[in-house]
Amino acid sequence: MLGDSQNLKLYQEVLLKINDIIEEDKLTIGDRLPSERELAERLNVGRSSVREALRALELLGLISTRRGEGTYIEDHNSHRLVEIISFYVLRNEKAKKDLLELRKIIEIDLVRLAAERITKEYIQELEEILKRSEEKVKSGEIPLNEDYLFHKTIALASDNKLLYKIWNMAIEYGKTILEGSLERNGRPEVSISEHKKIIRALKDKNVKEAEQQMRAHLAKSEFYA
Amino acid sequence: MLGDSQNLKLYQEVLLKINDIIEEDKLTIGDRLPSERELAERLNVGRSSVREALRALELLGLISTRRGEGTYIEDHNSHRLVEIISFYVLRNEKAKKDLLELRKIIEIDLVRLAAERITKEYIQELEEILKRSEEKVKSGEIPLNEDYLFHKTIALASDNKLLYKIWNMAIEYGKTILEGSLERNGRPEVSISEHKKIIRALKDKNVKEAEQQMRAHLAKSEFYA
DNA sequence: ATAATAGGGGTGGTCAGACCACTTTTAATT
DNA sequence: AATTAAAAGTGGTCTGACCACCCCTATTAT
Repeated sequence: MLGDSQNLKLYQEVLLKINDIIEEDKLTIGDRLPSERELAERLNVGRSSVREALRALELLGLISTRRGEGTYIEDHNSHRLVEIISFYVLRNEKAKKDLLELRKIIEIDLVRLAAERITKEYIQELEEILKRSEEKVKSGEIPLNEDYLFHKTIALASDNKLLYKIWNMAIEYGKTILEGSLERNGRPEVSISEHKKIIRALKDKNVKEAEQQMRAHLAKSEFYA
Repeated sequence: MLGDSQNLKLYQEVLLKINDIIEEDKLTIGDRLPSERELAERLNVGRSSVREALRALELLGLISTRRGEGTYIEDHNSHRLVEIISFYVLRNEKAKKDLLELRKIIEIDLVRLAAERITKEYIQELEEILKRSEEKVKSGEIPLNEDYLFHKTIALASDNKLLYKIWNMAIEYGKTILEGSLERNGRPEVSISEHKKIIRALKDKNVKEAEQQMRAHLAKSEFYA
């Protein structure tokens, strides 16, 4: 496995051993890991070393630990901890700029893949989201959540979990630099019309058109400026 | 900052506090953080809590700690720890497939940006790498390192550090599933010719052409199958 | 017999202290 | 002044204590 393991700190070795345990015990998402005390005994290390390893995994969203219950394997979930990390990553203006750009690029990548792969179910979902958006606009509200869900559904429809997670990370990081400005500068009716065009292209499995419409949509978005 | 901080574990609060210290003390990449003992005292927590926070940052490559010396701020560097994480992330065949696909997509994104932004210096560098590749092929060697450097230089020329880091992560993760097969299936001379075309397009700042040539290059690569 | 409550055991969360390996700084010796 | 040794400081790991919370079992009340 690892080529050169001589210089690994103990918590790093524990990480590898925990991975082995997951494989050996055939644990999957949602399953509970052995307790800290059991892991310490099993791996012949101190409990602190186990905890250090687990903290590292926890920050990555790969596990979650609950007092009184135990430690559970997660599907690399996004969670509030991403926000903490973002302070470390986004320390200067260039990094923030890179993030906004990345987000835009990933949205295009996602919509291209979605156009190839989208299922009836996701199409239906997009249409429901669209409908709810329209209703919100009619009653004078801004469909922020629907806007987010629209993009999220496309990301999921791409059927590339890694890319989805990167998009999700970009969204979460973005929250720390765009405080309060989830608010769109474009007019909601315009966004809805653009969403319609994107859905049309996805239905038609038209990669080029989907890309084009998404580009147009994003270009009008001061969000991504 | 954080909206709702009531439910944060101590190590999470420590992470935030360390971030504050970095900002207040105006620490930058390469600077040394206060010692664990000082942090523990300064933040009024146990040293274990400090260590748990630091382990989490370390796994992300945001810091490095050295026995006898201290803890240093890193530029979110790639390092051996990425390999450990990859075992957790790449647990099934779909994840591996997603990774390979992601890598391909990112390479395209990078070359597009590079075509817009590349500097004379990077062009020169690419040309030198190309030359070294040619020399290696002439002497019967396979220019694996030059191949890697070629792609890395393009990634850097994109001038989007986040995207570069994602690419780098994809490379590192990829090492664990393509053991030994950094070896290319394509013939080296063909790759070199393709590299030439890509460099041509980059020099011309021709985004479409750069993309097209990179797609062609990647399509011929069983590496990304 | 069923429902509610209490207690016990187990889990994670945090702290303090001890001691070790290594590095850097200071002091002593040449 | 240069070299060596000792002291101080740093991270690395372990142990043990105790707390907050959760789940399960046993007991009590209805």
